[in-house]
Amino acid sequence: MEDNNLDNLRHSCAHLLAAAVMELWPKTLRTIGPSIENGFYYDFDFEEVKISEEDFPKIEDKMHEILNSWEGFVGREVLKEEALNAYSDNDYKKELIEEFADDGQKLTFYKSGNYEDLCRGGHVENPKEALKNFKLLSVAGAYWRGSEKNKMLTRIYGTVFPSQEELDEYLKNQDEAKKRDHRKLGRELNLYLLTDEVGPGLLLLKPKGSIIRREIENLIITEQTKRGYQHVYTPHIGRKKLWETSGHWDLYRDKMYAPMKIDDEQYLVKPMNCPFHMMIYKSQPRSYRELPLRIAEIATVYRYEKPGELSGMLRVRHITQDDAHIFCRESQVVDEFIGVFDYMSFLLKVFGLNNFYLRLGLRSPKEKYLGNDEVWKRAEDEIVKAIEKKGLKYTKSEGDAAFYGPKLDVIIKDAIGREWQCGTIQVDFMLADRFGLEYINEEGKTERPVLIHRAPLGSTERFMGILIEHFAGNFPTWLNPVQVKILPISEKHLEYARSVMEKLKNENIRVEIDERSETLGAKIRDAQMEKVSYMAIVGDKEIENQSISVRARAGKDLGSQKIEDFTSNIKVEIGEKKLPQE
RNA sequence: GCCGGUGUGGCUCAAUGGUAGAGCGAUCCCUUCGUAAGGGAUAGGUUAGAGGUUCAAGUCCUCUCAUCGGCUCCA
Repeated sequence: MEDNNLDNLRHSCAHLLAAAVMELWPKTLRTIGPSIENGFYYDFDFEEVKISEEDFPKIEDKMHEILNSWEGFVGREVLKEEALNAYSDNDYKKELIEEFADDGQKLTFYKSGNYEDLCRGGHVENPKEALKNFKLLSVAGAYWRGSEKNKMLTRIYGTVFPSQEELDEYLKNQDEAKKRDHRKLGRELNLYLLTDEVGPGLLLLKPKGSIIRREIENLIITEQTKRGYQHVYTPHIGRKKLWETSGHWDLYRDKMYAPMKIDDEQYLVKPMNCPFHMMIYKSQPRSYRELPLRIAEIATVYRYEKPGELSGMLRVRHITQDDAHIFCRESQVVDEFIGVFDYMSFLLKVFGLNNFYLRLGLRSPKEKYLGNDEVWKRAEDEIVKAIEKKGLKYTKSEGDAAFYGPKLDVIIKDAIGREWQCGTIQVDFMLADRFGLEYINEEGKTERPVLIHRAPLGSTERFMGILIEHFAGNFPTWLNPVQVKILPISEKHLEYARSVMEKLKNENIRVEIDERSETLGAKIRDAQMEKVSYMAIVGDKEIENQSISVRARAGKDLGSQKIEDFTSNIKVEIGEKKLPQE
């Protein structure tokens, strides 16, 4: 969170931006201009005028010009009528004024230089000096009040810092961050491929990317098995009726691929796995003694994401979830939820991810949900009980519930600060009823189970994208597609190099050899750029000692080692899933 | 889907409306080297696609597609 001073600085700069825009394009309608995490924005309705980044120099010049006359911000309280009058031609401001007034809030105008605006306050004292170090960053569309039913406004993003040095530092960091963009690294490290020829949002994992995914999947299967999950396989298509029963068809139809007709029946490419797992639950009579029953599957689902929403691996049209459905009794929900949460925390820790927050998704009055208030309240009570028992910090978010129940999501940031929903735990009191799931209780009577839908990593595609950026391509050895690269000094050493490779391969170490007739320096440089974990250099000395000279990715010379010593060390490192130290 | 931007060899980028180039990479040859780039040669393009304007289009216009930054939506 930003401190108040920085917020005030940035919000003040939004005023300055609006002032410049109003002078340059007087017919523009102003809306709102808040400070945000790394800067500020202001949303305008430019009506017929098109604004692009080419206009920034002009706007920035005007801002500097205006700033000279800004000695301070002067606030005054105004009556509703006066406020409405001042914005008689601006429906956006009028809407805000009406709302604030109805809400019983005081209405205030703040003036700096010749520029005055409706504003609740929070500015710097000496704008003329304080606001000097700003920069406009980008222009984007944004719906009025965040609803796609409203008109799209033009949003101008910018940032401002107390000093030029801090601004430069920020811009430099942003540039650095772009170097770890998974789209760039994914291409450079040969991890995956997105090509127009296959189709937008359809990802091909190349051999190296596939190794990473397989390692992640192995981890998931192993850890879930320990935790009492049973793994299943289910098909990629199924009768449309299944998702009509679940309610997905009614609410999510526009996110599904068109049904296909097979033998006069409608089938869907699965947009989620729930119905299949429920069929497995339902396939035999269940006793309370079997619960909780945890059915898991690493399964790919397909969703039609709108074209403008796709982004590298982070937003694709096939999502491979580390999915599971836990069927349990209502009395077991809290413990099961906590079990899932602990497992999810374990995974995040294994990958060294700590830049995330938890979001509790609740109903909002605006949207459609299954069930009634009473059932929802029970579900929400259980999830909150579990969260409080764990003492978790979270943010509440109305409108982010699943249509069948409340959920807790893990939100992780990517290299350039964008937030992505990853892991999710959802409590569902609805679907068991829709599918007619039951079990026999202690008294021989039937009861409905409660479901927990959970995907601790979210999707392996998105998660891999996050990991690439998190590690900047420097994967821990256990995940690294190439763990050791053998670099023979000259062709004379090829035979020995190959024998070393065989020995390492026999120990299940992922190893490559650079047989090109290049200098050692060039081979080291290339191996370094490929971000292999270790380089094993072999020449006359090593042949004589039956050893290898080891160089770590970070550049450190680890000296000459016996092959057996090296393999046992690296196997310990892999076994412990050690995180990179660099 | 919406607002704005961008599409030129595998990658990064050049080319006042007038013969599409460079570096890296790739391939082949030479070199046989001790901790971040040895040398030479060769290949590689219907400038995203389709229309249009023009004597002439990579360059101007229209549409489509993809992609980037956002918005919305979401794992």
